[in-house]
Amino acid sequence: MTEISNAELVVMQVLWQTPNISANDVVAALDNAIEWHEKTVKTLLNRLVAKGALGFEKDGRAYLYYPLIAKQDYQQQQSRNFVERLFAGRITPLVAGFARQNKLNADDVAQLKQLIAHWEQEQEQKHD
Amino acid sequence: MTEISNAELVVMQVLWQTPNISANDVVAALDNAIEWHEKTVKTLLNRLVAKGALGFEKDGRAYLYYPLIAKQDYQQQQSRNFVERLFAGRITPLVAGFARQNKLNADDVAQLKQLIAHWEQEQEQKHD
DNA sequence: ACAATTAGATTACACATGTAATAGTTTAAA
DNA sequence: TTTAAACTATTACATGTGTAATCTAATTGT
Repeated sequence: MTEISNAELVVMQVLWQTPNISANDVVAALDNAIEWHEKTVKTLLNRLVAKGALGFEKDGRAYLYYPLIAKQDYQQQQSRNFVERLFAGRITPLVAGFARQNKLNADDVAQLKQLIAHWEQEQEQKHD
Repeated sequence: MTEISNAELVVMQVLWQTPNISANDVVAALDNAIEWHEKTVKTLLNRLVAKGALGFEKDGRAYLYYPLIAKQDYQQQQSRNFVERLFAGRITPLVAGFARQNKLNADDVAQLKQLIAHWEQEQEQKHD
Protein backbone atom coordinates (compact mmCIF):
# COMPACT_ATOMS: atom_id res chain seq x y z
CA MET A 1 0.00 0.00 0.00
CA THR A 2 2.97 2.27 0.51
CA GLU A 3 3.01 4.62 -2.45
CA ILE A 4 6.43 5.53 -3.72
CA SER A 5 6.66 8.37 -6.23
CA ASN A 6 8.89 8.38 -9.27
CA ALA A 7 11.51 10.59 -7.70
CA GLU A 8 11.42 8.59 -4.50
CA LEU A 9 11.86 5.38 -6.41
CA VAL A 10 15.17 6.57 -7.78
CA VAL A 11 16.39 6.93 -4.22
CA MET A 12 14.99 3.54 -3.25
CA GLN A 13 16.93 1.92 -6.07
CA VAL A 14 20.15 3.25 -4.61
CA LEU A 15 19.33 1.80 -1.22
CA TRP A 16 18.22 -1.52 -2.61
CA GLN A 17 21.52 -1.65 -4.38
CA THR A 18 23.53 -0.55 -1.35
CA PRO A 19 21.75 -0.58 2.00
CA ASN A 20 23.01 1.18 5.10
CA ILE A 21 24.57 4.20 3.55
CA SER A 22 24.42 7.83 4.57
CA ALA A 23 22.47 10.60 2.89
CA ASN A 24 25.68 11.89 1.41
CA ASP A 25 26.52 8.50 0.00
CA VAL A 26 23.12 8.46 -1.66
CA VAL A 27 23.78 11.89 -3.08
CA ALA A 28 27.15 10.71 -4.32
CA ALA A 29 25.66 7.57 -5.85
CA LEU A 30 23.17 9.68 -7.77
CA ASP A 31 25.53 12.41 -8.74
CA ASN A 32 26.50 10.88 -12.03
CA ALA A 33 22.99 9.84 -12.87
CA ILE A 34 20.78 12.76 -11.93
CA GLU A 35 20.98 16.50 -11.51
CA TRP A 36 19.40 16.86 -8.12
CA HIS A 37 20.34 19.30 -5.46
CA GLU A 38 21.61 17.66 -2.32
CA LYS A 39 18.64 19.14 -0.45
CA THR A 40 16.26 17.45 -2.81
CA VAL A 41 17.74 14.05 -2.12
CA LYS A 42 17.51 14.66 1.62
CA THR A 43 13.85 15.62 1.26
CA LEU A 44 13.18 12.41 -0.59
CA LEU A 45 14.95 10.40 2.08
CA ASN A 46 12.82 12.08 4.71
CA ARG A 47 9.62 11.38 2.88
CA LEU A 48 10.56 7.76 2.38
CA VAL A 49 11.21 7.41 6.08
CA ALA A 50 7.88 9.11 6.83
CA LYS A 51 6.15 6.67 4.50
CA GLY A 52 7.76 3.70 6.15
CA ALA A 53 9.69 2.73 3.05
CA LEU A 54 13.06 3.39 4.66
CA GLY A 55 14.45 3.00 8.14
CA PHE A 56 17.74 4.26 9.50
CA GLU A 57 20.10 3.93 12.38
CA LYS A 58 22.29 6.65 13.70
CA ASP A 59 25.95 6.65 13.01
CA GLY A 60 27.19 9.58 15.03
CA ARG A 61 25.35 12.65 13.83
CA ALA A 62 24.47 11.04 10.49
CA TYR A 63 21.92 8.40 9.60
CA LEU A 64 22.47 5.21 7.71
CA TYR A 65 19.37 4.40 5.70
CA TYR A 66 18.08 1.01 4.68
CA PRO A 67 14.97 -0.26 2.87
CA LEU A 68 11.98 -1.50 4.82
CA ILE A 69 10.33 -2.70 1.67
CA ALA A 70 11.89 -5.55 -0.28
CA LYS A 71 12.68 -4.70 -3.86
CA GLN A 72 11.11 -7.88 -5.15
CA ASP A 73 7.91 -7.32 -3.24
CA TYR A 74 7.63 -3.83 -4.57
CA GLN A 75 8.38 -4.91 -8.11
CA GLN A 76 5.76 -7.61 -8.00
CA GLN A 77 3.09 -5.44 -6.46
CA GLN A 78 3.72 -2.71 -9.01
CA SER A 79 3.82 -5.19 -11.87
CA ARG A 80 0.46 -6.64 -10.97
CA ASN A 81 -0.93 -3.17 -10.67
CA PHE A 82 0.50 -1.95 -13.94
CA VAL A 83 -0.54 -4.98 -15.93
CA GLU A 84 -3.97 -4.79 -14.40
CA ARG A 85 -4.46 -1.14 -15.29
CA LEU A 86 -3.08 -1.25 -18.80
CA PHE A 87 -3.52 -4.80 -19.98
CA ALA A 88 -6.52 -6.05 -18.06
CA GLY A 89 -4.24 -8.29 -16.04
CA ARG A 90 -2.71 -10.28 -18.92
CA ILE A 91 1.02 -10.13 -19.32
CA THR A 92 1.41 -11.61 -22.77
CA PRO A 93 0.17 -8.52 -24.60
CA LEU A 94 2.86 -6.59 -22.81
CA VAL A 95 5.52 -9.01 -23.94
CA ALA A 96 4.03 -8.94 -27.42
CA GLY A 97 4.40 -5.17 -27.42
CA PHE A 98 8.05 -5.53 -26.52
CA ALA A 99 8.54 -8.00 -29.31
CA ARG A 100 6.83 -5.67 -31.75
CA GLN A 101 9.10 -2.86 -30.69
CA ASN A 102 12.16 -5.01 -31.15
CA LYS A 103 12.93 -4.87 -27.48
CA LEU A 104 13.61 -8.57 -27.22
CA ASN A 105 17.07 -9.96 -27.74
CA ALA A 106 18.33 -13.52 -27.85
CA ASP A 107 19.06 -13.54 -24.14
CA ASP A 108 15.55 -12.48 -23.29
CA VAL A 109 14.11 -15.16 -25.48
CA ALA A 110 16.36 -17.81 -23.99
CA GLN A 111 15.25 -16.79 -20.52
CA LEU A 112 11.62 -16.83 -21.53
CA LYS A 113 12.03 -20.34 -22.86
CA GLN A 114 13.54 -21.42 -19.61
CA LEU A 115 10.70 -19.85 -17.67
CA ILE A 116 8.23 -21.72 -19.78
CA ALA A 117 10.05 -24.99 -19.38
CA HIS A 118 10.05 -24.51 -15.67
CA TRP A 119 6.37 -23.63 -15.64
CA GLU A 120 5.54 -26.74 -17.61
CA GLN A 121 7.52 -28.87 -15.27
CA GLU A 122 5.48 -27.57 -12.38
CA GLN A 123 2.27 -28.32 -14.20
CA GLU A 124 3.47 -31.88 -14.61
CA GLN A 125 3.86 -32.23 -10.91
CA LYS A 126 0.47 -30.81 -10.11
CA HIS A 127 -1.21 -33.16 -12.53
CA ASP A 128 0.33 -35.85 -10.37
CA MET B 1 4.71 12.93 -23.46
CA THR B 2 1.06 13.40 -22.57
CA GLU B 3 0.71 12.35 -18.95
CA ILE B 4 -2.50 10.57 -18.10
CA SER B 5 -3.30 10.05 -14.44
CA ASN B 6 -4.75 6.88 -12.97
CA ALA B 7 -8.26 8.24 -12.74
CA GLU B 8 -8.04 9.69 -16.22
CA LEU B 9 -6.87 6.38 -17.59
CA VAL B 10 -10.06 4.70 -16.45
CA VAL B 11 -11.98 7.17 -18.60
CA MET B 12 -9.62 6.66 -21.53
CA GLN B 13 -10.25 2.92 -21.40
CA VAL B 14 -13.94 3.53 -21.88
CA LEU B 15 -13.30 5.67 -24.93
CA TRP B 16 -10.78 3.28 -26.38
CA GLN B 17 -13.38 0.63 -26.02
CA THR B 18 -16.19 2.76 -27.43
CA PRO B 19 -15.21 5.96 -29.17
CA ASN B 20 -17.60 8.80 -29.96
CA ILE B 21 -19.86 8.61 -26.99
CA SER B 22 -21.26 11.35 -24.82
CA ALA B 23 -20.20 12.24 -21.30
CA ASN B 24 -23.33 10.59 -20.01
CA ASP B 25 -22.56 7.43 -21.87
CA VAL B 26 -19.14 7.40 -20.26
CA VAL B 27 -20.75 7.87 -16.89
CA ALA B 28 -23.14 5.03 -17.66
CA ALA B 29 -20.33 2.78 -18.84
CA LEU B 30 -18.49 3.34 -15.58
CA ASP B 31 -21.48 3.14 -13.36
CA ASN B 32 -21.15 -0.53 -12.66
CA ALA B 33 -17.42 -0.41 -12.27
CA ILE B 34 -16.68 2.67 -10.22
CA GLU B 35 -18.37 4.86 -7.67
CA TRP B 36 -17.69 8.22 -9.18
CA HIS B 37 -19.96 11.18 -9.13
CA GLU B 38 -21.10 12.28 -12.56
CA LYS B 39 -19.30 15.59 -12.00
CA THR B 40 -16.07 13.76 -11.40
CA VAL B 41 -16.27 11.98 -14.71
CA LYS B 42 -16.97 15.27 -16.49
CA THR B 43 -13.97 16.85 -14.84
CA LEU B 44 -11.80 14.00 -16.04
CA LEU B 45 -13.16 14.34 -19.56
CA ASN B 46 -12.37 18.03 -19.48
CA ARG B 47 -8.86 17.46 -18.29
CA LEU B 48 -8.24 14.84 -20.94
CA VAL B 49 -9.41 17.24 -23.60
CA ALA B 50 -7.18 19.95 -22.14
CA LYS B 51 -4.24 17.54 -22.26
CA GLY B 52 -4.90 16.64 -25.84
CA ALA B 53 -5.70 13.04 -25.04
CA LEU B 54 -9.31 13.35 -26.16
CA GLY B 55 -11.10 15.30 -28.86
CA PHE B 56 -14.80 15.75 -29.37
CA GLU B 57 -17.38 16.89 -31.81
CA LYS B 58 -20.66 18.49 -30.97
CA ASP B 59 -23.86 16.59 -31.20
CA GLY B 60 -26.47 19.20 -30.38
CA ARG B 61 -25.73 20.53 -26.93
CA ALA B 62 -23.67 17.47 -26.00
CA TYR B 63 -20.18 16.41 -27.02
CA LEU B 64 -19.11 13.10 -28.41
CA TYR B 65 -15.62 12.30 -27.21
CA TYR B 66 -12.97 10.23 -28.93
CA PRO B 67 -9.34 9.35 -28.20
CA LEU B 68 -6.53 11.33 -29.79
CA ILE B 69 -3.97 8.90 -28.45
CA ALA B 70 -3.96 5.33 -29.71
CA LYS B 71 -4.32 2.75 -27.01
CA GLN B 72 -1.48 0.67 -28.37
CA ASP B 73 0.87 3.63 -28.51
CA TYR B 74 0.07 4.55 -24.97
CA GLN B 75 0.46 0.99 -23.75
CA GLN B 76 3.81 0.62 -25.40
CA GLN B 77 5.15 3.92 -24.18
CA GLN B 78 4.04 3.18 -20.64
CA SER B 79 5.40 -0.34 -20.79
CA ARG B 80 8.82 0.82 -21.84
CA ASN B 81 8.74 3.39 -19.11
CA PHE B 82 7.60 1.01 -16.43
CA VAL B 83 10.03 -1.72 -17.32
CA GLU B 84 12.81 0.80 -17.50
CA ARG B 85 12.07 2.25 -14.07
CA LEU B 86 11.50 -1.00 -12.23
CA PHE B 87 13.44 -3.63 -14.13
CA ALA B 88 16.27 -1.73 -15.72
CA GLY B 89 14.65 -2.21 -19.10
CA ARG B 90 14.50 -6.01 -19.12
CA ILE B 91 11.13 -7.63 -19.44
CA THR B 92 11.95 -11.20 -18.50
CA PRO B 93 12.29 -10.50 -14.79
CA LEU B 94 8.79 -9.09 -14.92
CA VAL B 95 7.46 -12.22 -16.55
CA ALA B 96 9.43 -14.30 -14.07
CA GLY B 97 7.71 -12.44 -11.26
CA PHE B 98 4.34 -13.29 -12.76
CA ALA B 99 5.32 -16.91 -13.01
CA ARG B 100 6.47 -16.90 -9.42
CA GLN B 101 3.16 -15.43 -8.32
CA ASN B 102 1.26 -18.06 -10.25
CA LYS B 103 -0.17 -15.45 -12.55
CA LEU B 104 0.50 -17.47 -15.67
CA ASN B 105 -2.07 -19.86 -17.05
CA ALA B 106 -1.91 -22.30 -19.92
CA ASP B 107 -3.23 -19.73 -22.36
CA ASP B 108 -0.57 -17.24 -21.44
CA VAL B 109 2.12 -19.82 -21.88
CA ALA B 110 0.76 -20.90 -25.22
CA GLN B 111 0.77 -17.32 -26.38
CA LEU B 112 4.28 -16.77 -25.14
CA LYS B 113 5.43 -19.79 -27.08
CA GLN B 114 3.85 -18.45 -30.18
CA LEU B 115 5.51 -15.10 -29.66
CA ILE B 116 8.83 -16.81 -29.33
CA ALA B 117 8.28 -18.91 -32.41
CA HIS B 118 7.43 -15.82 -34.34
CA TRP B 119 10.46 -13.98 -33.02
CA GLU B 120 12.72 -16.85 -34.02
CA GLN B 121 11.26 -16.92 -37.47
CA GLU B 122 12.12 -13.28 -37.89
CA GLN B 123 15.66 -13.90 -36.75
CA GLU B 124 15.94 -16.55 -39.44
CA GLN B 125 15.04 -14.05 -42.07
CA LYS B 126 17.50 -11.47 -40.86
CA HIS B 127 20.31 -13.99 -40.84
CA ASP B 128 19.49 -14.41 -44.51
C1' DA C 1 -43.27 31.99 -23.25
C1' DC C 2 -41.43 30.69 -19.03
C1' DA C 3 -39.66 27.45 -15.87
C1' DA C 4 -37.18 23.39 -14.96
C1' DT C 5 -33.49 20.44 -16.81
C1' DT C 6 -29.32 19.48 -18.34
C1' DA C 7 -24.76 20.34 -20.93
C1' DG C 8 -20.42 21.96 -20.52
C1' DA C 9 -17.28 25.67 -18.02
C1' DT C 10 -15.41 27.42 -14.01
C1' DT C 11 -14.15 27.16 -9.32
C1' DA C 12 -12.91 24.53 -5.05
C1' DC C 13 -10.05 22.27 -2.00
C1' DA C 14 -7.09 18.90 0.34
C1' DC C 15 -3.28 16.05 -0.37
C1' DA C 16 0.86 14.41 -3.31
C1' DT C 17 5.00 15.54 -5.75
C1' DG C 18 9.16 17.82 -7.58
C1' DT C 19 12.42 20.69 -6.16
C1' DA C 20 14.57 23.24 -2.94
C1' DA C 21 15.79 26.95 0.94
C1' DT C 22 16.04 28.03 5.73
C1' DA C 23 16.30 26.79 10.74
C1' DG C 24 18.04 24.32 14.42
C1' DT C 25 21.46 21.39 16.45
C1' DT C 26 25.52 18.80 17.06
C1' DT C 27 30.35 18.10 16.21
C1' DA C 28 34.84 19.24 14.86
C1' DA C 29 38.31 22.74 14.04
C1' DA C 30 40.94 26.77 15.41
C1' DT D 1 35.87 27.58 23.95
C1' DT D 2 33.96 30.06 20.46
C1' DT D 3 33.20 29.41 15.61
C1' DA D 4 32.50 27.15 11.57
C1' DA D 5 30.83 23.02 9.25
C1' DA D 6 27.78 19.58 8.54
C1' DC D 7 23.68 16.95 9.78
C1' DT D 8 18.76 16.51 10.17
C1' DA D 9 14.10 18.95 10.63
C1' DT D 10 10.97 22.26 9.13
C1' DT D 11 9.06 25.23 5.81
C1' DA D 12 8.08 26.71 0.95
C1' DC D 13 5.83 26.81 -3.19
C1' DA D 14 4.08 25.74 -7.83
C1' DT D 15 1.78 22.14 -10.23
C1' DG D 16 -0.83 17.68 -10.50
C1' DT D 17 -4.57 14.73 -8.87
C1' DG D 18 -8.88 12.97 -6.81
C1' DT D 19 -13.20 14.32 -6.11
C1' DA D 20 -16.73 17.34 -6.54
C1' DA D 21 -19.95 21.74 -6.29
C1' DT D 22 -21.44 25.90 -8.45
C1' DC D 23 -22.23 28.83 -12.50
C1' DT D 24 -23.96 29.73 -17.04
C1' DA D 25 -26.13 28.86 -21.22
C1' DA D 26 -29.05 26.14 -24.00
C1' DT D 27 -33.11 23.08 -24.40
C1' DT D 28 -37.29 21.03 -23.45
C1' DG D 29 -41.65 20.30 -21.16
C1' DT D 30 -45.99 22.71 -19.79
